[in-house]
Amino acid sequence: METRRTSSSRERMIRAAYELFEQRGFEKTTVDDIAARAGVGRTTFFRAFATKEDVIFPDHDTLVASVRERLAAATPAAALVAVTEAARLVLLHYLAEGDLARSRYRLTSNVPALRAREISGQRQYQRTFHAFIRTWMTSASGEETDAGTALRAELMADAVVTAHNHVLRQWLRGRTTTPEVDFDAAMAAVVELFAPQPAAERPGPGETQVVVLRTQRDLDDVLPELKRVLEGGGSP
Amino acid sequence: METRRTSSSRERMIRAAYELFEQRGFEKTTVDDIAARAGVGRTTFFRAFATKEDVIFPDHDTLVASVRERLAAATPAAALVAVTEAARLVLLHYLAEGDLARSRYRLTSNVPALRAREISGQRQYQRTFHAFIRTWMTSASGEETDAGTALRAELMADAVVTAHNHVLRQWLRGRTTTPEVDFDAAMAAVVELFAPQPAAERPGPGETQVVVLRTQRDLDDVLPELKRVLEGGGSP
DNA sequence: ACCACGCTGGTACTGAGTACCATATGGGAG
DNA sequence: CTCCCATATGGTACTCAGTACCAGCGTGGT
Repeated sequence: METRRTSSSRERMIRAAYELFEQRGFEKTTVDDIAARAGVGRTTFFRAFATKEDVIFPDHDTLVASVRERLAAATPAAALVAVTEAARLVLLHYLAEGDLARSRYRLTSNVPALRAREISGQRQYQRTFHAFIRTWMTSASGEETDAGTALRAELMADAVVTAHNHVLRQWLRGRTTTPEVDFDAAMAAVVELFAPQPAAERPGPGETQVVVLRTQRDLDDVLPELKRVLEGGGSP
Repeated sequence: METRRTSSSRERMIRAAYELFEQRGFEKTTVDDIAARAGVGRTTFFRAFATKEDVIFPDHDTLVASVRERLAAATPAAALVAVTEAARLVLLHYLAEGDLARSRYRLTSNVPALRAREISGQRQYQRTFHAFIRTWMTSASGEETDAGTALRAELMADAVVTAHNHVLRQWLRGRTTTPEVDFDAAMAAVVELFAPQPAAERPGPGETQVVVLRTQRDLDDVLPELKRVLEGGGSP
């Protein structure tokens, strides 16, 4: 099969690149070296990978696309779980890679050019999440594009990507053996940060807001203070 | 003066680069072109700027250093204002640049290589803020390195940088004429997000939490509901 | 047998970035 | 005034990433 041959030579180039980068280092390895070790021509390499750096992130475009698809398939009501599941998609991919992911982490940690490339790639995830969260937030909280909402969407997209990276890095460093559990916790923290109703938000005229209290003090002790606060707020 | 001559030729190279990039585009402009227009040799260009991209971000290292210094000079009690002021330092720098900043924005928006470079640069700000916020948070909330705290520090550093970029971008696009006011609002939103006591945190035994309420309803109407909620919470 | 098409490898070119050397300028020591 | 040293500069030659182009080769269809 042609596709199998193509895929095979592509796989060989990836393996050759990782091996050579680990042995000689990224800068000391030329594309000719990689192509020669993979048994292909230099032209073939650049047909499969646009740049020398790209061979380190072979599944990047596929992963970003799968995230986009997962988000696109979500209903507005299930937006939060869609975000979590889309991020989990990425995490599971890296977990499945195993040693390859660890090798990549070693390279990106030591080679500035590769680190820069990785950061650019992460930005693509951020943009994807941002686009989804923005439309979700603006459609959920009125038609007008609130300035605060726009910023919140951006912040939340950042938080999702950073939380994912945080857990992944912990696993790559061998700091945890339960990355999925950590991931759930991290995403829960993110969702809590950006929960639909933050406490300090002031309600508009005509709206009512009920804030849940839990206190150790006797209710009768709290009431006068509450009353004072509420009257100070300007509402009868 | 030598330093003036050096500074002058550096300025000439920067101006020449911006002009040529705007005219012919980034890829169609060679380093030789820039050097020739600036009246210097190619060697001199690479002595002043490590890469062709770097000429677009001439003050980057200086800015990052000034942020680091501002943060280093902060007392733990004034950590939040230090973060805000450090970020404002960057904003004010770009505001002072004026048209140059707009020209850079145009370039980074259209040239992928320059955009990637900019993103890497922003990551340096994020790392700087992160290092500061991490030590601040861990020293403020106990000695042990809490996993949740580590993530929170990272998220907050992201938020600071993103909030700054958000406001700056609004100004670069001509969407606002009061960037400093917007900046204060954005930073306030960030600080509120990561304020020491987020609303949804459950108080430990013996602690008391008072939540500010503003409501349009009559207080007597609200009280029964509050009482019900409080008793449902398990506290007498 | 012939042709059309897709994949491949080779060659030649541009241009970024590096290494090295030669020169000028400028200031200080004698 | 002259010698000397340091620093900035310009030029040359080289490596290598990335691009463009062309030629071969197998496969499949007619």
